[in-house]
Amino acid sequence: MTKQARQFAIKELIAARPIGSQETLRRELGKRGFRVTQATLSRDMNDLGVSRTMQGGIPRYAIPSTAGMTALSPLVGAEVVSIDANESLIVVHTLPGCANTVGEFIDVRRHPDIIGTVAGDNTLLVVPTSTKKTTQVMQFLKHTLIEGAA
Amino acid sequence: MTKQARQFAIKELIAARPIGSQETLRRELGKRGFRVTQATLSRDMNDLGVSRTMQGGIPRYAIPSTAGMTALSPLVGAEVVSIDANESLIVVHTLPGCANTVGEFIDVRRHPDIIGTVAGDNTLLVVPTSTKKTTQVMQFLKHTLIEGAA
DNA sequence: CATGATTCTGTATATTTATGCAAGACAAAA
DNA sequence: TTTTGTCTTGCATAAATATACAGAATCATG
Repeated sequence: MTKQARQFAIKELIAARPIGSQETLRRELGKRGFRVTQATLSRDMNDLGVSRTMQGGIPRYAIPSTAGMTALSPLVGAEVVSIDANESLIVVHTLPGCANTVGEFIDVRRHPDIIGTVAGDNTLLVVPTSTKKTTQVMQFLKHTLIEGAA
Repeated sequence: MTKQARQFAIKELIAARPIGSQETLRRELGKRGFRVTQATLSRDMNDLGVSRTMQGGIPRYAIPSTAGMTALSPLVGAEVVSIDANESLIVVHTLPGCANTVGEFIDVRRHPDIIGTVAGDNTLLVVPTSTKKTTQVMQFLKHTLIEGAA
């Protein structure tokens, strides 16, 4: 019984049905031959980046959409055509229809100096927290989007 | 101090910076004049449908993309996640797909110091007539969008 | 095989979050 | 005003999750 196989089973289970606690998950895994303790599952949750939410008093685990976003890094870079800026705004040109993807990619990073982004079809507007931060944010974007980094 | 205002502050806080526990959140809220117990925050998390994830041993709360889909609210305020600004622009973050609605809501007010708005999917850009008006417009938006905001 | 480094796991426990219950605040109806 | 119901909150505690530590398993290398 590999850790990898177990974590795959966890993803499958969580996606398929409403699992609300690690204890419940443990029992479900048990039926499938994976016998582990809650502690191990807690670590698995960490590894998988799984999220937990309460809604109407009912807990539920979910695989967040941002999971695996880091793997997209090289692809996103290919969609970026140019990055320019004036004092208060940064404009990212992308391939047609790709601005949205790049925008989300940036949003997910939650850079402290980026207030937000607005995506058109092939143009993305990035708003820094201050005109003074514009250059820094430019650097960050070039680094993140083009040279494909952390 | 309204419950609504507090929950807005919570959304703003967890969108803006890495909040890892309700206790941390409680202290941050305290600095802003919201004095409540952890129990209340737990209930707020439920109301807001906020999710929590662990990554690399570091916990973090987040507004999931599915939030609000289930917790339907007739109020525009419920769709607004945060309001930020730099010297010359104001950025309103909303739930996914809601920027347009909020934008129109603002447009019909025809505020004299707002040149116009541009809506993306979950981000709305508000352009004031002058950098000097930015703060005023911020006030107006907070007041208009969030009932009873601090 | 033996050794050392690394990874994985369970146990016990610390930390964090959720909730039953009762009290206070407020509004509408009597 | 009093009554009744709804809503919100704090307190105390239950429930759930994370983690320090130590032991077992795995693996590469001499």
